[in-house]
Amino acid sequence: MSAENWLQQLQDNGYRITAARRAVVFTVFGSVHALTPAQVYEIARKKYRALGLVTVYRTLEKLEEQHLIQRVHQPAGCQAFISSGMGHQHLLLCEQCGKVAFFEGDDLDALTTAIAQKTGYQIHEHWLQLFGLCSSCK
Amino acid sequence: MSAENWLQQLQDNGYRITAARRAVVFTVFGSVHALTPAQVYEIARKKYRALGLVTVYRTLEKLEEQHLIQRVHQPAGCQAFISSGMGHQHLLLCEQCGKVAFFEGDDLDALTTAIAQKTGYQIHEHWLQLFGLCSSCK
DNA sequence: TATACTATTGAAAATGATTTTCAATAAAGG
DNA sequence: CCTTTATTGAAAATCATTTTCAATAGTATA
Repeated sequence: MSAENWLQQLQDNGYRITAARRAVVFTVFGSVHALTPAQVYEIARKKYRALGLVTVYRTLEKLEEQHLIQRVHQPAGCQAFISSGMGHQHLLLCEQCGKVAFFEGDDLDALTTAIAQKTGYQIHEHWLQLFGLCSSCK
Repeated sequence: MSAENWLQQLQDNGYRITAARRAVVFTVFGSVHALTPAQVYEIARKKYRALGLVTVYRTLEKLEEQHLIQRVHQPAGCQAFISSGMGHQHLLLCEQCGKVAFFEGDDLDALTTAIAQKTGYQIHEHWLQLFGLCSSCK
């Protein structure tokens, strides 16, 4: 998966490729940090000066719809986004520098079926996020 | 733990017990659903007509600070709160009716230490939320 | 119980993030 | 190259949340 692939996927789904979208896509794709719309705007504008904040919102919306990015939930707020990575993965956030790492947590299947049994709920989806310090910050 | 205990805990921490806080506390304490500030306002005002929305925000802030309630993160938004229940527990939300169930997930300790080893992160906290349908909705 | 101190209150105004509106522009297919 | 129509940025509108402020009401103390 590359940034160009993201643009291609947008186009395949009937959206057009524009300079503004290119700037946003390249900004979010390349980031190891979860970025807020305002941060994306600030960074992406270095690539494409005429960019408007509104377009950032609109592009993030489409990328989320395509599951190319995902929202990151944090104690400080839930407006930040990060590239989705491959397949189903969970997030690990550094509380100091904000760096995001992915990990696979298929081990959860056992847990979710146990919980389903115990509670009578039919479980569709799960969110797992870990918080801590990355190797450079600790 | 009862609603009166919550009020007592607020008082023990230097806050005063007022009719407005009483209405908010009884509303949130008794709910099986995660409630937004606006929803708390609407319900609590049936108990105390003069209540202001601002006071709801301020009271929720204090209850969260005392770890009596916790914020619930959902795809639709992250402004809803629910009683914390006892000890460290995880959330299970019904996508249909919004009912929240708690469950214990101490089994995660094994997972977090494994992830810590693999990634080099020092893990402090984790959030786990499951989504699905409760027994009555499925 | 009365008093004094000060936290708390609700209303209104202010803020900040996000969304909508709209006319001008530019992408993509023919 | 044209035509169609999605996309754009700016400005205005909206919505949730926070701040300000003078009036009120808890609580400790006498």
